[in-house]
Amino acid sequence: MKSEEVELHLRERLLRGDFTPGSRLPEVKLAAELGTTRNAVRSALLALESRKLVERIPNVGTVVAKVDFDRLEEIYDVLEVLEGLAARLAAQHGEPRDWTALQELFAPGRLDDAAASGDLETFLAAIDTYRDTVIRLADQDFLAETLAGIQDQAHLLRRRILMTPGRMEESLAEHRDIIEALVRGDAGRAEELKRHNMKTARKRLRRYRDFLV
Amino acid sequence: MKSEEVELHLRERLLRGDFTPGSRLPEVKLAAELGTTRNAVRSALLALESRKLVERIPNVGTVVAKVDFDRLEEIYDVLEVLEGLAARLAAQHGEPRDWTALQELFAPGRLDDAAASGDLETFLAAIDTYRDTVIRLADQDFLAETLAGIQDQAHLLRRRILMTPGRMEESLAEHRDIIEALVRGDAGRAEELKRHNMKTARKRLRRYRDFLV
DNA sequence: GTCGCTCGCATTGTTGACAATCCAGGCGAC
DNA sequence: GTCGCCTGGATTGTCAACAATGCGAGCGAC
Repeated sequence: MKSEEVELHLRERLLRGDFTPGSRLPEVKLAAELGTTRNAVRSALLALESRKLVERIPNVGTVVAKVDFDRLEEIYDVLEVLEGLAARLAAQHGEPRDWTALQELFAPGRLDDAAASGDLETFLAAIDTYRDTVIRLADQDFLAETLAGIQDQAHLLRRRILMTPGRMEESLAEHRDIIEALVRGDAGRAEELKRHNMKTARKRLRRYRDFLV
Repeated sequence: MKSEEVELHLRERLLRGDFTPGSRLPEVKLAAELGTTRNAVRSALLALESRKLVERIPNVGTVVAKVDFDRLEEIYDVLEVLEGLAARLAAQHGEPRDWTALQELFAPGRLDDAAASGDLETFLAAIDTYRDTVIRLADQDFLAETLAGIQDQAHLLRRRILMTPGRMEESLAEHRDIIEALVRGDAGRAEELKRHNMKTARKRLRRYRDFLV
């Protein structure tokens, strides 16, 4: 197993929440588990550190990054303008027929059921499809890379936010509005609506946080 | 010399433009020059690769990243919304007295002379002071980190843009407007003006690019 | 002349052993 | 009992030698 594979594997598990935040990730143990060398694990952990998914303490070890709510609110501020930018660019670059698949996916029916029954995975997959479509049509590699790096850090909390009562319905309605603006090619409106969507997500985050305290 | 020192040292020289883009950076040679080991240089280069300041080709070597104008235009799109966000937050969080130093620095006189005589270093230092002040008052660590990473990649071209005829005068006028809005605490206007400033910079970039071809 | 082959050099990649560091637990002085 | 010291184990950090890789020079066939 090469270093990049190890990184991908660990990233996958970290994003899925397989490791509890704060738990340790010893290089030798991971190397044994994955049937690879300590060096491969080591450089993978170094890469994951720069993505802020783990924290490395010199001469002590690597631990899974803890969620820092203050930092997460800041992340959502940044995400708001960047996802808004992506929506604007996608509205400018996309043709109406580019959106048909997304329109069908968000048409009344299946996602309403998912929202009603709390089917998180189906809902998440739909949002991911929205994101992929928008970022592809925005056609800006740098923005895509930047967003990907940031979204990783917010991923764990994204699930929690969606699980708060009523959030899926709210998000669904917001995304339908956004998609409608995107199809019309109304770039300004699409950006505005996406930013609104991120703002409501941020509010949910804050509510969830207060709930925890 | 530790790995982080090597990274800082190389980053400094890369941003200053000491290495011509595309030139090679052999690990052994650098290690000898800096009086350190190959490993230190190696991990420094790995870190610089993730910042996109150098490019590493497997089994061949490390080369100084070339300027990719398409990518730079994308970077400016992202910078536009992020610097705009920073200006908005700074306007919200800052008190009038927080801005006095910046106001004095940008008062008529010294910077006009610098712009007229083409004194790039003085002008750059003033812009950096603007940035530092805004990012400090915005008081968002995550935004600061994100911006720092991105600005590194645009740093080399920033000088070239400022050297285009009339750009310093233009930029100076724009920054005076921005600062005026910041002092007033007019967050919306400050964001708008900063975004406008980035747009004109982007236009200069495009003109400079066309000039090269 | 040019195409293709081979060989050697320069460079990066990997490995395993060893050094440095930190932390926890125990032990003794008081 | 508690404070301070010390030692053992676990973990990361560093190093030097060796392996793998890619590139270009040189050579020969045609």
